[in-house]
Amino acid sequence: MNVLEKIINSVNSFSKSERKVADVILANPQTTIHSSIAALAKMADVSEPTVNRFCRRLDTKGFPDFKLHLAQSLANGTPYVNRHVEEDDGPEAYTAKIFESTMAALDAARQNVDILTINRAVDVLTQAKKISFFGLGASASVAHDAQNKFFRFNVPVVCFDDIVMQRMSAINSAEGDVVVCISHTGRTKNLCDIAAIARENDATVIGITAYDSPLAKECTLVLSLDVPEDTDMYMPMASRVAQLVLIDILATGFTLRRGTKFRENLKKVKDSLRGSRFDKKDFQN
Amino acid sequence: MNVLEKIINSVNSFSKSERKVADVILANPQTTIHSSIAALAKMADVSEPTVNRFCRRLDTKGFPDFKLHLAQSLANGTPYVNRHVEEDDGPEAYTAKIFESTMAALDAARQNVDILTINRAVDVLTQAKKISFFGLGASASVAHDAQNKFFRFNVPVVCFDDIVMQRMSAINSAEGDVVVCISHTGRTKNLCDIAAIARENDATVIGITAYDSPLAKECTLVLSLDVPEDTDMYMPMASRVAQLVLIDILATGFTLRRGTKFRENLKKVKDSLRGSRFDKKDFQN
DNA sequence: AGATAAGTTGTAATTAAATTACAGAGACGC
DNA sequence: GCGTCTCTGTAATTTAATTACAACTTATCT
Repeated sequence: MNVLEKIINSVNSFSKSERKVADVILANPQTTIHSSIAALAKMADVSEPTVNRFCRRLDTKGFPDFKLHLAQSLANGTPYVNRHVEEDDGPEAYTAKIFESTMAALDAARQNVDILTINRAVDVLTQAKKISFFGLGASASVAHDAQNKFFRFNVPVVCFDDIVMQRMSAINSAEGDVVVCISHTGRTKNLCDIAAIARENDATVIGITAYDSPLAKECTLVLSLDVPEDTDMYMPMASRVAQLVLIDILATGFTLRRGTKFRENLKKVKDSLRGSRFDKKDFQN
Repeated sequence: MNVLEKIINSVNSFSKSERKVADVILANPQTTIHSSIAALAKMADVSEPTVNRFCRRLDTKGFPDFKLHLAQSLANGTPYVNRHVEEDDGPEAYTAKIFESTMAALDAARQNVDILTINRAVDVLTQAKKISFFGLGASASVAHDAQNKFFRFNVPVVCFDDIVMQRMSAINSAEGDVVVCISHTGRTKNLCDIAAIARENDATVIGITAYDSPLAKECTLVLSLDVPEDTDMYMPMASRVAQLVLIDILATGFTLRRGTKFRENLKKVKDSLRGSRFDKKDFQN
């Protein structure tokens, strides 16, 4: 984890003076990396050893080492920390914040995701007789997107956002079928039912959901994404982007597993769209 | 210019000893940033002042300052570049690559996006009598998602992924209505038609599409996202994530514009879902 | 409420690191 | 071959960072 995020995360565990240091650093990170420990201590109105202790608390070897880490954090422009949108943010501010929070969320997801489970999920998907994607509410569009991707692979794939259709589909599933249930919270009752029904009918159930949730318990395989969500907005945002990226990963794993010849097929699918589109040349001149 | 590049570029203008220093640094940059000037001098088999002079020659204030710059160069090097998935990538490799490419794409989008247009789009949306989201193929799920978001705002919103429905809806649009057309390439003929029809019927048409595309030409307002796409995969991936984030931004702008009271409403919508879900406490123990 | 222990912070001493000043060695022109 | 200019290293100096210790604050238990 990057030092800046670390500071923000552990701001509660700091003592009063350490917090002063944290505030000064967060307010002028650029200045900090070019300051001596004495200068920073003065700015924060604390003693030099306090600054040093602060650095050590963040698992760095000391002040110079801390500066190095800070410099690296700062190197990525403004680093991707989860910044919350505020009441009086202008368009510039909220646009930047949402982009950055989303990137921060993806970064977090990348670090938490379990590669082994991904690999097993790809295994299962490549061998599936039929793939079904189920989601409700915001997750329905993720399911939709997954369908669109896997449909290109010329495998039997369905997607329902209607619980009755989902239920019927789940009941009709059989061994070799794969059901992918998508839910951020994993607490949507209807979807848990669907997962249970599918399992009872010998389908393999992959859950894209929170670890240890009721839905997770019903699944054969759980792909969990620990994503920090800005709950102030009351809308699923980052979580759903992470889900989509996960779908991309599964789809990519799928195509790689199927080999070169298969990917030529993908090109054909893409080319088939040409008729429905204006030609690039027609308007570019 | 970053220090590492600078070293490589000016390797000719170095003296014999300075060159020794450069070689050692280029060979183990990671070690360098954690070494003292004494240690580095020993590694390069030169004296400490030589190392110091070397640092000064690269326009840094001294050795510690040089390390800071070097640390930043190293941090900038790897992260979030658009790395293409290769034939023989394992799950670990392609997972990392897709996450990183997506983040790189978002970073690019963030820099290219036009804040003014976003602000105007938010303006238009807040004043809309009715909002329609139209997309086809992969963009259909983005439209779907947008509908899900704006529906929470208790404004009349529709979303169709069926061209006939889209067409009928466009023909029935009137002044004060906003139609949002989503297409990565902006070359989907049907969608261009829809945009034209909507405009003819006095609706405001917002395009989430490529700049200067046929679709863009039919729109009142164009939100373009310049996103580098990995065309080897023949699937829209990063582009669609960027579109979603843009939707998040519009939705956020919308809620901010509507004020605090309105956001309490959002909470109500979210709370209304509680009945359909398992309680958190029920399974967490 | 008072006493004790745990944790926090600052002062002063110490140590480590980096820089400067200076002198010797090597290269080059005359 | 001599003088000059540049390069490089040694030693001294300065600066910065860390440690050790003492004073103080805060919480806890009787």
